[in-house]
Amino acid sequence: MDRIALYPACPVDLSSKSEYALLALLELSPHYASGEPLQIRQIASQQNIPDRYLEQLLATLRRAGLVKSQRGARGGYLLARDPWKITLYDVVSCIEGFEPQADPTQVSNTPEAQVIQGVWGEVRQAAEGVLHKYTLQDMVEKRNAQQQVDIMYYI
Amino acid sequence: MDRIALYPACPVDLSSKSEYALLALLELSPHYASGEPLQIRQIASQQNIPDRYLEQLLATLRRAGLVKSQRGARGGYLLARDPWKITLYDVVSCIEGFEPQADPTQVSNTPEAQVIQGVWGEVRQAAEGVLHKYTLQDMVEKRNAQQQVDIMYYI
DNA sequence: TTATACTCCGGTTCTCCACTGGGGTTTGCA
DNA sequence: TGCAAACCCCAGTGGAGAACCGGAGTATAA
Repeated sequence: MDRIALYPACPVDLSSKSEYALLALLELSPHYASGEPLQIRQIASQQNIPDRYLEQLLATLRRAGLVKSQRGARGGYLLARDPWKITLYDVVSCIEGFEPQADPTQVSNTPEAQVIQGVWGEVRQAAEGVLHKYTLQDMVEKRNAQQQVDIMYYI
Repeated sequence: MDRIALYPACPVDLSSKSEYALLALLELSPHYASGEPLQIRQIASQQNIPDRYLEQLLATLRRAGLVKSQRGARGGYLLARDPWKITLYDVVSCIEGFEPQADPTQVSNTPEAQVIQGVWGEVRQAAEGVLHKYTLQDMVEKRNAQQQVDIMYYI
């Protein structure tokens, strides 16, 4: 079964990789306090993510130091630090593989190019600003609030 | 020769299509007043863009109503309206093929998905806000200012 | 009429995304 | 000690899109 897009083709093209990673971390957040690891299978079935694919994403998140893994029987994944100390930027940048910055010497330097660089940089900063603003904890709280709204509509 | 990126892999991934299109329109802007068309070849060689590729982009811009074309000998392209009446959003959205919006019924509606949609939308709006802010005329003026700076450094 | 330009169509190479699969290694527990 | 449950690593695949190239056709100024 193919996935349903959260959001259609976007100027800011946050791929489903980022969505999946975020969903997984949202799933892990409530378990941070207890220290109990969660298994890939559980996360995958809960959020409807292909498990073998999620495995790769979690490996990336682990290498970036956002989650820890517990090998062997009864192992799994858990958040490496408090959910309010992980921003969406942390998640997206490591999954999407943001480069640090442009090396100005490697870049075209006609006046036109420099002007476009400036604006492109502004767009980038605007987008990153939003991602810097939210932590995993914020997202969890938003989700809980949303859940209340959904229940109200259901009644 | 392969192109040199204006900006490295960007969260907001504005492809070289957008860059090329913008460069071309920047080239056309000063000729708007005179009404003299500019040929693909001239634009391409001036801005170092593969001409056959630029041709496709200009065709897209024409279909979007941003430029007009004059066929036959001494033909070429010219801006369809004043450079201060064309925003960067106009350019990027038609080149990048932005969709109008998400169809909410087509979209996952778990609480998690809705929350992520919300944030993704914020990121999108932040990025688009910057693109809405600038017109071609602004870019031309920025370029001229930049040119002055370059000359100062050169001396 | 002819050279010059755009127009339309197709193909090509490359990279990335979104997966899938096949091994291997570590670890808790009976 | 053995074994199954979990992570770990590597490799490949299919499709889509980016970034081109090329050719045949069409309009138009001179």
